Amino acid sequence: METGLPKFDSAFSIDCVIFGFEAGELKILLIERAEDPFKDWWALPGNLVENDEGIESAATRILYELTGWRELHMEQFHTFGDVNRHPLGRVITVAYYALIRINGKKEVKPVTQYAKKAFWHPINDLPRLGFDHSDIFETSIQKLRRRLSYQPIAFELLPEKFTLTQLQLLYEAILNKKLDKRNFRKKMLSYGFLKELDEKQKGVSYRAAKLYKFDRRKYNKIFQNDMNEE
Amino acid sequence: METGLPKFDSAFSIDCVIFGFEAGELKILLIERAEDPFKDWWALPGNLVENDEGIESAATRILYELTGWRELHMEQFHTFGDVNRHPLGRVITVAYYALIRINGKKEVKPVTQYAKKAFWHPINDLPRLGFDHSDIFETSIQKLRRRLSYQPIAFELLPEKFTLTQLQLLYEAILNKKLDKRNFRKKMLSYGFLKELDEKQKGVSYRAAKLYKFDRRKYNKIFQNDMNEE
DNA sequence: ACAAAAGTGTTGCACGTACACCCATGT
DNA sequence: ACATGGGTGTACGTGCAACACTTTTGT
Repeated sequence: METGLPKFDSAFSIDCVIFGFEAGELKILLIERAEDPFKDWWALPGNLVENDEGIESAATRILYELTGWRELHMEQFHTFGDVNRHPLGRVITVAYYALIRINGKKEVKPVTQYAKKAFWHPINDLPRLGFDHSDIFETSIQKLRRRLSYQPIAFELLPEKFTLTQLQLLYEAILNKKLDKRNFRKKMLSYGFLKELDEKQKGVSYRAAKLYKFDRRKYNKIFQNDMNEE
Repeated sequence: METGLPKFDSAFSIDCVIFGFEAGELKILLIERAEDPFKDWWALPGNLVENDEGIESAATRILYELTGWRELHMEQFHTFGDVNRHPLGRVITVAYYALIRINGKKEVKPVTQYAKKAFWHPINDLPRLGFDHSDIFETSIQKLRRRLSYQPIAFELLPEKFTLTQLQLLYEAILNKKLDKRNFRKKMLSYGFLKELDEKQKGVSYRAAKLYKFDRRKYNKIFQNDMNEE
């Protein structure tokens, strides 16, 4: 593609804040960098965008390369373009957050050359991050909180079948505050998009809780008149 | 600045959706393009970002070049990066919306080379736009609506002194629906950040309405515990 | 006096919030 | 039997929605 445009002597990247929920804690996936700059530092997974690649597909690709999963819930939330945010040159980055079900797949084996390893870190106990990635994370959690209030994103983080207590713990982790059990259940059930299963929790040494699943079809019916994105 | 990074053979731009409110209508500022591509088409004002320029400052500069005003309320809302969104080559664009008080300054004289002229267009009667600018506009109005529900952005669009009816008309224009007069006034006044002035509308041929102004200091006091951005 | 918009209250309903005890299960 | 979390209802206050008439002012 020959362009009549001035060349832009800069690079362009995607960074991803990948959220997961495990053991009652909200976590994000960080990589330990194998390359300079910020070698041996923890950082958000990210990579450069190719010239012939849309930014959505770049984000999908980067997530796939790191985790081996596709079809994750992803959302672009902000673009960071300070001149000096990258020590080696001008790099503008578009930030996405992704939500994944950690479930059993705790081990993440990055196949990329720039990451030594990847680990889940509880968001309340993050290491220092390279670049401006701490700012990016802060922005992501704020957007996530706001989004939680009008979109059913919590279910992207839970296993398909979950208990109401798990759901509540997740809300508490995202919003960073305690919620009232009775009120929470009443409200969630009143929406009408939770399907109660004929099945209970297993392997707990106390009264087993009922399992529920999110019924996306019902959700769409109920909220079809809403602004349907953003 | 010598980089160790691969060169990115693409360009990088800012596009602005500039909202104004006039004669009871919400409008945006469009330019008629003087250059290809989309010569003679209407489009959102925008321009390339310089290499040594942060994206916030680029957005500020572009607005200043077009309108001659600074210190506008601006907000980044989305980045558009499809490979083929620009016919001449890869151009990724970060979109901002800006809010301005049209007041008297109806005439906008663009000093840029790429725009023949600039006009305000009511958002309910927009011409066809070049590039993917119609999509960008659609996204902007959705973000604006949502933002209106939790931030006092309406006052950026009104003159310093305004009547409650003007305020209501603006809300109706942004939300695209009628509101109840009594409920609207009650709610607005209950917030406590509107200051009633000892002054009335002038030059109308009916009962003159009281003027109010937005008291940002009070607003900040009242909402200091809120999430304070995004 | 008339036209035009300003200004003003009440009621019912839906929703959020506060709050404490018994139940079922596994060990 | 005990420990652990599961599961449940009520009462109150707040905020939103529906609704129509009188007042002021300029012409």
